[in-house]
Amino acid sequence: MRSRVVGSRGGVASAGGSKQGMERFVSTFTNKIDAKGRVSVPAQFRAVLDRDGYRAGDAVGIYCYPSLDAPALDCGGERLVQKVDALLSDLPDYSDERDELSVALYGDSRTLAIDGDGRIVLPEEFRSHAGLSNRATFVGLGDKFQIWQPEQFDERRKRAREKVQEHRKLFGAGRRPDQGGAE
Amino acid sequence: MRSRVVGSRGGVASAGGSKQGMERFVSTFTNKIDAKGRVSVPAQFRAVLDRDGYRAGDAVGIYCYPSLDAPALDCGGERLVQKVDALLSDLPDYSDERDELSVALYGDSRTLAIDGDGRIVLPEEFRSHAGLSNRATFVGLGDKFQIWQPEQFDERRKRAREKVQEHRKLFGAGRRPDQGGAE
DNA sequence: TAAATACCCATGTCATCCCATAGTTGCCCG
DNA sequence: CGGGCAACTATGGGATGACATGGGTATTTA
Repeated sequence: MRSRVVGSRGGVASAGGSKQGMERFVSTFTNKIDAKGRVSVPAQFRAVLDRDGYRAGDAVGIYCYPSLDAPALDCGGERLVQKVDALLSDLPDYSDERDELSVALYGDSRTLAIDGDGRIVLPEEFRSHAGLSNRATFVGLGDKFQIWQPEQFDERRKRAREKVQEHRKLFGAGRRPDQGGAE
Repeated sequence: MRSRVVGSRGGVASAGGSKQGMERFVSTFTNKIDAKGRVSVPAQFRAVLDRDGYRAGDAVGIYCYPSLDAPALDCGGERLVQKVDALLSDLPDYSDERDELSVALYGDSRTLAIDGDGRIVLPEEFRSHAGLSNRATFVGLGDKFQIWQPEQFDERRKRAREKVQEHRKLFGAGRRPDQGGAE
């Protein structure tokens, strides 16, 4: 029974880690944004951050920046930070590309603190970039997760699904055509 | 947490493992979905998951997502997860393909926990994708299994049989002519 | 001081856990 | 050879607890 971490209400099972899916951000959840701009981070994601978390002192935080090519926010922990670093370090110093990416990935990024109840506050700039009003959809993408305006994500999901269909035909060529699945 | 081990109701044959077919998901079963959306995972499948299971700590879970090309759910354990990961890790970060596949394979998927009685709960989104109402058919497919609405699966099975027949004729007939498929 | 932010507590809903029952299968022993 | 016991599976229902959410109070910042 996953005793809540001492003192903090929203803390997730630092103890045993009994829950499933602690490795990656998986599945999607839609939560409410309240009048103060707060929104609960899904408990499953908090559990992942508990391991992967971007720590500042003793509190767990979320590394977050506006997605480069979508009206959404990219969020994650230590693993995401390292990927960003790796991406940038591959580009030559003093190149325009690098400068621009640096601005986008570092300059516009923020570290959001998770409060005792497992919630974060979304800054105004972030909300406008993602077009968020009063609900937020958290989408697990493995090493990171994204925050979307629900309706916009529905469309995105639809498109993604269609694209995947096409790709499957490429990958899958050797498979039995009537047996579904990504195996 | 959930130590229900020996003597537990849902626990699977901790005994000898004398059962056959512990490696792969085979055969089909149809179980009831109760008012809470719960359904028993067939004991034989649990036995497979007992080895292959998607584990987090001491609990066994099922990795599950809507089939890409059928009104059904793809489910499996560690083996399935690794196939998905392998598929994704071949794609470069921040590429369109990867983003789309991530959405479909991570965003739409969930890890379903198996409770002490050997049951899972099917989320609403999953039930609607597969058209499930109050019964679910579990279909073993080797490394993974699928969950279908019984009637829809019957039709699919029929079609599959017909196709197999055709293929047999093409390959020709090394087979005994009087024997139907023994499966 | 006013406003914004962080902290704390309260509550309702829903998921999870736990127990009970019934029908089956297989095994042991009479 | 047959009866009956024991283990297991599937299923139903109740109770407990986690989580999302709302609101209040302290603390900081401009």
